[in-house]
Amino acid sequence: MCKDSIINANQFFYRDERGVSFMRGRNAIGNYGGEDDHNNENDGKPRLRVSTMKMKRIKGRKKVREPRFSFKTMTDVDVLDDGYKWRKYGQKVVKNTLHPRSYYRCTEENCKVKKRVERLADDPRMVITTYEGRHAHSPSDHNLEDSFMGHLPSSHLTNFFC
DNA sequence: CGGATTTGACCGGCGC
DNA sequence: GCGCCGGTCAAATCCG
Repeated sequence: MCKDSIINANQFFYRDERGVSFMRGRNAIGNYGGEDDHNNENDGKPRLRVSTMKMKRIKGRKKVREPRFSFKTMTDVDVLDDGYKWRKYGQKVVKNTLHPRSYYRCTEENCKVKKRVERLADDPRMVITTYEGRHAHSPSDHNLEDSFMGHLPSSHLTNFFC
């Protein structure tokens, strides 16, 4: 039951800010891989990550999905500048899509917002950008919000909740 | 030279 | 229980 509804960008983000109930239970997973790989005597293959990968994730707080907001835009560029600095941390090709999906994360440490940019196989010029979480800081020093909010026509934003 | 990107491996969840 | 699939990490590489 995924219905498409073309709404205004301002209404979209306003709704985002209102209906948000993001969890902050997951702390920084900086120490994801322990460095105590005692058996790194793999000759020639330093790529082995043999650490136990002990993630301190609370089992009880699982499945508390933070709100995801996806909208597709017609743009030629892969990543549109929305005022935040994103660092790409992954790229994967999923089955149904021809093009690889890119995974971005906000560079701010306080901000743990993830972004996922997927390009449609049917229309290569159509890009689905999915935001996950909410920013906990100011966008950037200069007003890029004007270049994002004001620049995009409201009728070109298609929001769909699944 | 430092930080962002690349890219293969790895992990967890889910389906069979 | 095994394998597929999506998501993430991190060493290596690239680029300013």
